[in-house]
Amino acid sequence: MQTEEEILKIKKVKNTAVRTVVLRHLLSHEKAQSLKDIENALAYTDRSSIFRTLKTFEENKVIHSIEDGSGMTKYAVCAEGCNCDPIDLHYHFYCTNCDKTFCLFDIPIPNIQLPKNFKLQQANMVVKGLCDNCNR
Amino acid sequence: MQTEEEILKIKKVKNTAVRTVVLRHLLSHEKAQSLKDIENALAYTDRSSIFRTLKTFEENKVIHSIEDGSGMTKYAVCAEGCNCDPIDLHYHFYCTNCDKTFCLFDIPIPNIQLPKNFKLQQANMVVKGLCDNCNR
DNA sequence: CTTTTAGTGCAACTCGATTGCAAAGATTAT
DNA sequence: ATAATCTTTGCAATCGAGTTGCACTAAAAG
Repeated sequence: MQTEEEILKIKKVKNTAVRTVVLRHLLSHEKAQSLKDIENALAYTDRSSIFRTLKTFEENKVIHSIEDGSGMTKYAVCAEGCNCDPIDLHYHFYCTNCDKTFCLFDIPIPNIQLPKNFKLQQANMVVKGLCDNCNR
Repeated sequence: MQTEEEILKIKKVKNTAVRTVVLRHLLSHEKAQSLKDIENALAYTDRSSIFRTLKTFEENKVIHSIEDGSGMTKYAVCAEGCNCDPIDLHYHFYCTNCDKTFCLFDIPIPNIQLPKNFKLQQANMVVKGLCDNCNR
């Protein structure tokens, strides 16, 4: 497991106090986090600072964002070596009961044969249902 | 091709003026439409009425919604016989240039082997890139 | 040490989505 | 047919996630 400092160094993002705590929060949570999740957890850090930090992280491929349909974009740390290319994509699972979003790293995304002359850049694959905890 | 009246009858949704025009608009557009798209097209119909109509349609499986990451939920008429079950799902393609969303009916969604005890209810699979018109 | 550049915090604002409420329209009971 | 009830509609207001302007502070460069 890489430390916050190591990750930021590798991704060439300058380290700051806010960036460290935001990244630490993301690293210490298995599930993808929303801006609000992070804001609530980091009571003394300003929302817009967290927001801009997330944008910076995303631009520099420290994290990736997921639109899970909950109305709030969620963020998760990229796997080591991830370049956020289509090849690095994975499914996400959104639990409609507890509102949590899981990265399903182990399920491969198939090769999608797009219509003629369409160009694939990215994908947002969200599977919805009940997670193991809520499916009782 | 079914008429608006036939579709509403089959799906057991009472027919009204607003519902007819909203459904007609959706039927006559190949690409998924946002609330704003519909609002702009139907100048004399109130936004909240369209909004509630879309909710009603969705509940009764007349249409399905797509979150394509554009920030606006889009809606498209379900194919005949669709029950919005996982089996009825299809990919959507969102063009990052022209902001249009296509239903890719012809590309099958593979069977996704979820982790143990997870229950699949629905999915939102959006592939992003450039459509044939913008990819020049 | 001074100048320049980047990051932060606060407040305000944008815009899609949603709701309360009253009027209009449709349905059911009398 | 009329009254009572339920549904739909239009308007205005509100909500909330996301975003931006601006001044202040901290860090980097000269």
